[in-house]
Amino acid sequence: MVIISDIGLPQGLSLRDPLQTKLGRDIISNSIDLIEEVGFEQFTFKKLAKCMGSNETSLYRYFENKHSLLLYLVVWYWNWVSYLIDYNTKNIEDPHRKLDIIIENFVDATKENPSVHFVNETKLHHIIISESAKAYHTKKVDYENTEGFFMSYKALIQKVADVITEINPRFPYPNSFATNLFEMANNQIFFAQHLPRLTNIKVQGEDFSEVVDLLKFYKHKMLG
Amino acid sequence: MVIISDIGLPQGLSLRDPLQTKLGRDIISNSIDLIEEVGFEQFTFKKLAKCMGSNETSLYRYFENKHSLLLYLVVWYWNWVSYLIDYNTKNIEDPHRKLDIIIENFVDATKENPSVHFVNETKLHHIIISESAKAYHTKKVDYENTEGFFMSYKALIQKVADVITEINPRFPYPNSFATNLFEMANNQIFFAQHLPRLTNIKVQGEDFSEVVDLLKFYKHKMLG
DNA sequence: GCAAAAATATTAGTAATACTAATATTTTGT
DNA sequence: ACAAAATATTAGTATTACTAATATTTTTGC
Repeated sequence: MVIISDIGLPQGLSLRDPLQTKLGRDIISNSIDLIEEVGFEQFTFKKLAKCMGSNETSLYRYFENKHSLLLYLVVWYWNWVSYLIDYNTKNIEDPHRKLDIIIENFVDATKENPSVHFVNETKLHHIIISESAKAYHTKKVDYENTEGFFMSYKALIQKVADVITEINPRFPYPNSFATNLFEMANNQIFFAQHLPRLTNIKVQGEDFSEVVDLLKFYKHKMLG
Repeated sequence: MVIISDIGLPQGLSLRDPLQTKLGRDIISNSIDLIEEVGFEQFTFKKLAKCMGSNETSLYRYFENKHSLLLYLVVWYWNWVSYLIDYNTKNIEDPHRKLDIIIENFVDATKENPSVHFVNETKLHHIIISESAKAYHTKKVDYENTEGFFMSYKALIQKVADVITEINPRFPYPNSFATNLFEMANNQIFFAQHLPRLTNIKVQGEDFSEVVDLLKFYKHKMLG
């Protein structure tokens, strides 16, 4: 069971901690609903305020702009996947088994987390698939990196890279392969849903099992 | 040597063919400069008009909005990589050698093309690396797919998938692997430049040779 | 229970963005 | 040289992305 403070979002991403107040938690919760519904481009603080019965100005006291809010959600997701991996690989010694569990959590990090009731993880997963690339493909990325906003992603990737190195200490690209597995999980789902000629996998509803098979095939070929 | 009509951009992406007029070609040329300089979020038609000595309204007669223009550039790139692959694999029989050439063109599609003088391929490549995901991660993707705007990407991927199948007719994921190689090429360069802890490769200036090595390592592991 | 402080809401604004319409001027093709 | 096409100009609108000032409500410490 996660408690909110375990999530460990970096200072500075928000102007004040949204987890500490009702309004803050409402912003997180409703922004996930609204971004998923209208897409990040059409998402505005005015619309968000309206649909949660609040005021645009109030939201600006929590986040500088919608980009910061998106990055906050993406960082939340990275932390959450990290937590799931820690939880689900606890007491497991075999690094092969560990990487299998990691792959399953990369693809299917959608089991509801009962202690963070205001985050709909399934919708957040949809946002990650469709919008997360926008969180770092900006001119601000270098500055935001110096502010530590990508530490969660780096920590997640390093954790996976360490397991890869455990499996094969001579594998030359553990971090690249870890990043690639994570990004591929999201990309292949997006392509299967929208541009299916770009993949050989099929997804139906929330059944992403073919993506798990694909990633495990990669694991087998790359690491034996 | 390419002639412009070979590029074959889909109808409907632009309101009128920018290749047929000086203004149209100026839009392509200057938008590449400006998007690369300020990033897609900060890019506007007003700024573009100003920096090319034209008028905002005139630009709207060529493209509905900046998203269409970005997609046009991305489609251009897909076509151009396809062309390079055809050109460079002509008369080569060995599918292994073909895939090596494909990988080199995925990574390093930056050799200047003398017949399309108004397109700076190096800058276009930077845009692809930083902005191309935004061209399809939108709520419009399904509609734009029905309009045929992604045919170039599908054709490129199918071409590569066919080579993969030639190498190993039993390989179960030729399209996914082709897509993954292409996306990985761009992603790993971006990460090496901005979030280097996510990769094991290094890029210096326009030398992306370590990315070529990485992709060839994948090829070797996945296809033998 | 009350005052101070913190949080939230309201109102009112600005500059920039993302367009569209109407008309005038310039360029081009024959 | 003339008609047609392309481009430019001017002038607008609605929305976005904010900020400032002030008012109201809620929380908390004593």
